[in-house]
Amino acid sequence: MPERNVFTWNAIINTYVKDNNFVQARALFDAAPFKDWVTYNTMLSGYVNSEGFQDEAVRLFSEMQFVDEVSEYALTTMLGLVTKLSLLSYGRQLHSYMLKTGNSLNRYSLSSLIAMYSKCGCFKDAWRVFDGSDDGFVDTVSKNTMVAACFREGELEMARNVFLSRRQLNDEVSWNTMISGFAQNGYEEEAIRLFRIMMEEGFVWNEHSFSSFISACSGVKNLKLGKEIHGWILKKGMSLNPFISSSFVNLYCKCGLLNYAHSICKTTQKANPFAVTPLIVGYSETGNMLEARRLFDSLPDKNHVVWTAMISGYVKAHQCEEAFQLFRELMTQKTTVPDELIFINLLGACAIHATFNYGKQIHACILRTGTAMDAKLSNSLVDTYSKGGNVTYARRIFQLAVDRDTILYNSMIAGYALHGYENEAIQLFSQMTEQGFQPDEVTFLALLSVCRHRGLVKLGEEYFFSMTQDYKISPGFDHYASMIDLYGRANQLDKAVSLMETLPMEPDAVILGAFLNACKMNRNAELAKAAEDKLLQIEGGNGSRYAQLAGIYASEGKWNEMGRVMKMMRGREAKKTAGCSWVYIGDTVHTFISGDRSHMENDAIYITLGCLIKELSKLSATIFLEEEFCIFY
DNA sequence: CTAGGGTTAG
Repeated sequence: MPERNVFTWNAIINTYVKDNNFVQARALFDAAPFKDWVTYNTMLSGYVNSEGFQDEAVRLFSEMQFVDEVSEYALTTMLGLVTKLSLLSYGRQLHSYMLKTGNSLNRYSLSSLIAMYSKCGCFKDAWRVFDGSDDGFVDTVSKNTMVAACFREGELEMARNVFLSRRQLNDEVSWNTMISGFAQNGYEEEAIRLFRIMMEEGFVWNEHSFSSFISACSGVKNLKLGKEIHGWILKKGMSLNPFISSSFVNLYCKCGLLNYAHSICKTTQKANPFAVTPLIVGYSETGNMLEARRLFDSLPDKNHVVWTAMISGYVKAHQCEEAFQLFRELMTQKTTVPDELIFINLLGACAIHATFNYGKQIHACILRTGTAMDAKLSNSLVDTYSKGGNVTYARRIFQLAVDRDTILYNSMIAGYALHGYENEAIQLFSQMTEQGFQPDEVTFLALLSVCRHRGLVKLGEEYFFSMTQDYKISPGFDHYASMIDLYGRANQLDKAVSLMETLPMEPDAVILGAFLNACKMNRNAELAKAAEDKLLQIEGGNGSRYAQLAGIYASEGKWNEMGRVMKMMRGREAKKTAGCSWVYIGDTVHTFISGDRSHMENDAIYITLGCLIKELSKLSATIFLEEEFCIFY
């Protein structure tokens, strides 16, 4: 190129920027004999829009201010950067700079500011920018940005009002924003309705419309509608679009058609984490952890969502050790930083294992990574520490929690209940209602648990009454089972019987189980026999129920009845799930089931156990008998 | 030649 000018220099720099060749772009930028603000803005936007050059962007922006007047282009570019990095205070500084230099009043600034405030979590400021601007500056883009901001905030009616005002500005993006907004906020039917109207009003569906629509179908598991649109998309030849195909994978996974989902996933040229992640979740839910792991391992680039899906899959399948192991692998990788959801899943694993040490380690990890503590995370910590046996830590977390919700109160009340801190639980419930938190069915379950273990029949009845009368919560199976258990433990079998007679529904296995237990505690084998048929009808396949029945007859000395039930158990090949105990020593878990002889230190353990049983038998003959009965099983 | 909005997964 014999003749060069500022335009040609800018063009060649831009070409290298677009090719992500920042070494060459920067060399040309430094060497350029002519520079105008386009040169700077080209370089700046290149830095902003690529990973890893954001420090350079800030440095260049600072330099630019001394070279020439900063243009509106540079300001909107920088707003995009602070939005991506969620740097609200920088965003505010840019906003005031724009106001001072008269750069805040153009279409680009308007939409960038709305997006920045919305994505940085300041919906009110986003609205102020939009609402306070002159009508002349509001264009389609800033209107659409505002609609999206409303959905992000969960303000659905506000979104609709903005959408309906100045309707002539609406375009395809406006419609797609509405469809995805409703779909994401749990109004799938509305999203599906709008999808249809969009076409009727003459707008053309594109990949955005399809993705959101398929996502809405997945949300309500509407397989029929999903298949209809699938056929349509196959005909249109759009099925290989990565957004669309991964949405279909998700749809079929949610509807339980894993084979179908898997075959679609295979049609994609390169592994798409957006298609693989739902499959990992799907296989995990069916307990096929090997296939889930195989898919996970097949992904070359794993982001934090994939890691979370795999870890949560292990936790759901109760393979907690694998979850911890995978987390250790994650931490050795420097690329992915664990987020709140990963921690919540891991804490769930700790709660399942009832392990205090792991819980403490995860907690420390949360603090080290500077993860923000919200109600959900506090809740997981309270639950983990309670179940791990340390209610003091649980309480500390609860007291330090700034934003609380009903669920957090529920966990703390349940934690107190678990550890026999009945007064604290009761007191916390009063505090909860005084602070204006609405108790739910779980709250009352925890409260009834308190009453059951303390034998507080009167208070339990009060809660049960208050739940229906004051809070309009209709009791579920678990609430009735709790009440029956409460009466049973308090030796008021007559009340349990009359509650059984007035149940508004057919009792389930849990209620019948509680009733049988009440019969056992009150040594009433006749009533138990009456409930036996019903229970075995519902849960004939559950071996532990036969064992429970046998136990009742045995405790009454009715050995014939016991033998009869045991025979039924064998005849139906019903297996009793073995209950187990475990203890962490160092990094190793030692698990025991009843009559277990497999442990390496078997002899020492049984000698100690024998000594303990001897000591116990001195204390009480009853305990000894029941202990022997357990070993017999 | 440079700047703004909407899509998929835990």
